[in-house]
Amino acid sequence: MQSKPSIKDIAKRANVSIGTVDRVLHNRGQVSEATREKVQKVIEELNYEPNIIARSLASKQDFNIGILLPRSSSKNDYWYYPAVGIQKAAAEHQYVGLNLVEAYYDLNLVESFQDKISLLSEKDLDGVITAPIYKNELEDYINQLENSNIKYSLLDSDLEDSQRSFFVGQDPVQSGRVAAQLIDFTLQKDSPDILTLHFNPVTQGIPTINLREDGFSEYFNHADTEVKVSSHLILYTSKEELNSKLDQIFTDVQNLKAIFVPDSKSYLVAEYLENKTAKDVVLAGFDLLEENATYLRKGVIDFIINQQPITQGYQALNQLINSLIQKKEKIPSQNIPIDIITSENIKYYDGLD
Amino acid sequence: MQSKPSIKDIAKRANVSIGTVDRVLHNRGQVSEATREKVQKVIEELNYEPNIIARSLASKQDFNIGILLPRSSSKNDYWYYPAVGIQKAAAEHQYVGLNLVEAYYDLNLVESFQDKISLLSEKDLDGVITAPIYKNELEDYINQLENSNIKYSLLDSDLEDSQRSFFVGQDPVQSGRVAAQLIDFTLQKDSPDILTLHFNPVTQGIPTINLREDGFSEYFNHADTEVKVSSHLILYTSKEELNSKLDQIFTDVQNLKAIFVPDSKSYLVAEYLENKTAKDVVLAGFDLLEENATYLRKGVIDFIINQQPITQGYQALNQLINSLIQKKEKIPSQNIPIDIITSENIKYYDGLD
DNA sequence: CTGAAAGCGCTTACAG
DNA sequence: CTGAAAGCGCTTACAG
Repeated sequence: MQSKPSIKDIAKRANVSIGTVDRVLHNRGQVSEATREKVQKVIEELNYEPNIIARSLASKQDFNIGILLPRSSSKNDYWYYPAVGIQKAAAEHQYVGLNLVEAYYDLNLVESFQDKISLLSEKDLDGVITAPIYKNELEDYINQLENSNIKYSLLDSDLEDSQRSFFVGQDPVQSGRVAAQLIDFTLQKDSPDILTLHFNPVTQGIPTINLREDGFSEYFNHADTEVKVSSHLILYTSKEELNSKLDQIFTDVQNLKAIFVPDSKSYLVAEYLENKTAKDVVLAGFDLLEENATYLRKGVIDFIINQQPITQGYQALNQLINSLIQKKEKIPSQNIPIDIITSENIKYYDGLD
Repeated sequence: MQSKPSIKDIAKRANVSIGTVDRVLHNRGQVSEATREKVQKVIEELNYEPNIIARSLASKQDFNIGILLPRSSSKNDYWYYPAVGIQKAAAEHQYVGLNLVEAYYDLNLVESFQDKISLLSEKDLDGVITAPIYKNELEDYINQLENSNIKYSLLDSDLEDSQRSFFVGQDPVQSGRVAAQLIDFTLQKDSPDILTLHFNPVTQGIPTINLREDGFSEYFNHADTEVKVSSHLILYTSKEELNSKLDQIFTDVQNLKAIFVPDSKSYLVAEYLENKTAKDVVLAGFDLLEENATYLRKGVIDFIINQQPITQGYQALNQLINSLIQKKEKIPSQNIPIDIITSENIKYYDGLD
């Protein structure tokens, strides 16, 4: 077995010192065009690839990475999970000298978000991980990052026109279609009613949830089945209010067969259904939060679509570090598969993601 | 930020040389009990953890790892995929000095399997990756490995009583249950007939497939629905024979609603169904082979359960290397999630695994 | 513009 | 039983 060529090998072959080889490798100038070409030729001849192990050992580089995400300490909250993935990735990179500047904000307070941005602005960061929730407020900060040449990765949802080095998330329209298809599998040809119920306050304006609903409707517009889909946003301040609003909606529909919850709160509907006698309605939702998992196991929720939030956090940090170490501009964005979870296969997903 | 303690720090603090520290770290003797204890104490005080980056750079260790798996060069064959994962893991570990001794055998010839075992026996291996297909023939080799203290990892299915350092695979009984549940979602209460069709010659005696069928039956034994499940093994030597056998079986059932294929050959049934007029039967199978994917997209196959074969190969090699580098005896086995794939979510699975 | 040296945190002979 | 030195493949000042 021919061992891989090292920087020494190519220095010898090109009749230069390893310092010079290093200069052309990282094209940091200070090299005459003639020797640059000579060295470059040898690099290609020998098909040299740097030993990243040695690289990271030698270059005691320190990375400061800001984490700008919603705070959560509850496993019944979506944003708990990306942070877990980030911690996991951080643990694996302890030897590159990683320093996380954690700026977790209150999802319900735009002021909290802005505070955290100010906080991060003062730090000398090499990169930032965030999610476009407060889009307008984020935009300014992103411009700032781009002007300072600070790399950033996005998770959950993308900003297409931005200069982010990496995006990881799920296709929301398609995930809505998947939910529709699963429900469609269970339907008979009797003009069923379907409800779409969501609970996330509009003020947050998370587009993901609307896009899921678009996908859901789109599917049934082209399906064989003749279904009636009606959509409701339910805002409430007490359990009583929630229940009475649900009561109202349920009495309005004739032939209710299925409920689609495009946000992560399907456990609210499950809780309501469990207390009713008629549970023979199909319920599909998103995210394997603790309570959703519980109702899925019980069979009250039939389908949960998971978006691997831990993996999203993990990949976001991992790829950001890669792009920092290897000085790559952009890394192709990663689509998270649309995992379908039922009471029978939850066992090998839960805890994993 | 306090930087992590190095071997030098603990040497200094314990008043010994770094050589001695290294000796107690890897307890390779040659150290008086007194100094061993002294060093050990400092290690614990400083909460020392070795820098694995530096470790792998310094210890130019070379690993020879045998790969004993069925040969395949077709994407329409299950065993094509684990090999892809193994190559992927190998590529990532190019700097630890990895040398794969690839012994891919003919799945249909036990002699070929035995030949490859002889071939591997002659090599000086550090580890082996294999799958228990020819169990009896494998047993002898495994004993041999255990006697020579050569580590091995298993994928696909496990040998519970063995000394394997790692296993990665899917729970076959549960995956059969998942297939049953998916079909159950589509059924109405009219005493439907369900067929289980499999195509893998019994002589290979792969237990996985039988266990999937067990799970499938088990589910319906306890389900509300009153279903009749009948199981058929179909062996054929020509397309004509296959078709006529299927014709026969199909005329025997009254109220056929669904077909379950517990092996990876559901495309055979799909091909048959596509040429029939009545396609309104639900078809569920395993593995995202190329032809299965095609029929899934067309809607002839409704559900495919994927077992992430690329990931299985990747993990098997990855973890074997970890156990070799870190000299761990055993690594907890890993259950592959039971991925449910439909025409709507295949897009983000295909190619990925 | 170029080279020689020191060092990253380990491991591995070698000497005593 | 213990220590000092060389080296893994790079990077990073420093000198010229």
